[in-house]
Amino acid sequence: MGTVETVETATETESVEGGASSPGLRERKKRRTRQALLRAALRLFTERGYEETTVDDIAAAVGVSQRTFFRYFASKEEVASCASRLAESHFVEAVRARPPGEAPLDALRRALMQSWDGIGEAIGQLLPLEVHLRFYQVIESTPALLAAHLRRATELEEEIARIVAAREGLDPADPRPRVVVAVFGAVMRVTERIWSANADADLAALRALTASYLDQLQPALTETWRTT
Amino acid sequence: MGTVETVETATETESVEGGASSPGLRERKKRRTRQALLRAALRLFTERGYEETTVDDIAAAVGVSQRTFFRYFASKEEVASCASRLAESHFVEAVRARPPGEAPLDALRRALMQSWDGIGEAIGQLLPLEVHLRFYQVIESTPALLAAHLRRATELEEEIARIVAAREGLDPADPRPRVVVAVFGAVMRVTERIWSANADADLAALRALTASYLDQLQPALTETWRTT
DNA sequence: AGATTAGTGACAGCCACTGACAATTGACAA
DNA sequence: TTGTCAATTGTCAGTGGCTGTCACTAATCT
Repeated sequence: MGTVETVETATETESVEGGASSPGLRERKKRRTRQALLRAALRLFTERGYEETTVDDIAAAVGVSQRTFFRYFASKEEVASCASRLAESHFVEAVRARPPGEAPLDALRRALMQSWDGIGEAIGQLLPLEVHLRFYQVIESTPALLAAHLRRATELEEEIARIVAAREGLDPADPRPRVVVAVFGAVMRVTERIWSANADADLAALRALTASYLDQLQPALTETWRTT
Repeated sequence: MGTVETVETATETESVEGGASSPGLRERKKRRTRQALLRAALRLFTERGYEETTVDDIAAAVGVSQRTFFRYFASKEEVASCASRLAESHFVEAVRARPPGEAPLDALRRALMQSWDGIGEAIGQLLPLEVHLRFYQVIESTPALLAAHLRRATELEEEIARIVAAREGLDPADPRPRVVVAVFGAVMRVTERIWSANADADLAALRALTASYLDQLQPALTETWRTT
């Protein structure tokens, strides 16, 4: 459960890049159904709201039974967090790929920016990037989705803290990696919230906002910012 | 089915609130029922687990109908977060009471420690402090409860960020209060998690752990903690 | 006391989710 | 082409959280 949830169930040895060996009609159908469910769900969630959309609505929009929906997604919440999960796993990989020389906070920052470089391509496979970005507004304004989002965020932090600890050759019990990662995550969540509350919630705005908040980190903690 | 938590077992303490007349039989009964539901719920949650306990179980343990349970608590989740909410509101009040001269991080830290000073008294009205503290292990190990807990934590952060901004006479748009509070909250959540994973999860241990992690904050962010 | 009001239980119903079973359909070999 | 096997699906029934309604009873008010 630590990594991306690839839809591939059976590991076909044929999947080398060669001549696009037909995935098989069955697999193709499954992929189409899954994608149709995902897209219909996100469309309905953004149009009518998460709570106002029933699983039956989603299934009906695709023309399958409710039971089939639950064979593709473990829960209504999962279909809503599908794209976010993908983005998060890309961030984790980017952290893993950072050279070991960097200071932890620098590495996290660069990994984040870097993961956003390729996010359009990665998410684009699933759904339009614009839809994904706008969906963060739904997440932030829907208690159930926000709660799930925050829980995933802490799981992410745990994983990344382990990576940082390994990078720095520290004892797993050392608190410092967890602290740094938690602080970084805290800033991310603040920016995410501010950003999603804004009207123009595009990637460039998120980038700029996050950069400026990360810059504020040191001064906000050390200085005694007296008013006027 | 175990012990039936009779509603009449409570030791009635006369409220010192001025103004209105005696609590009244009706009010007293309501209060006792609510407390009985709360205690039965927490007992069952810690014994069997949150997911394994149905609302019917809780209602049956107190001898009321399921419908009555939902007249006292909006959801199964609310009864589980009842004590935490109380503790959190005490923390907020402690922050409000800090003298305006202190640096924000200092004020938050002192407010936290101070709110823990009086927490036994405050929570004790509802249930034994020990039960409350042990329940954090249930929260941390139950996805649904953890998610709800984290969402409340962010709401708390918003409120406290507003207080800090007002304290410092800053523009509500200034990002620094939010950053400081988010960082403080991040450390709190890390310590909470580590603490609850430990066997001796008492108040003194939480105090010590939090203090030590807050001390780690500056060095963890500034130094390039190269391995030994 | 009688009238009013509030708390309660019983019942019906919605929605997320799951297990079981049968019908369908693609995959593959003969 | 056809028959067999396994995967996919729909239907049905059931559980649990949660809500609306309604009648009944007990507490408060006049």
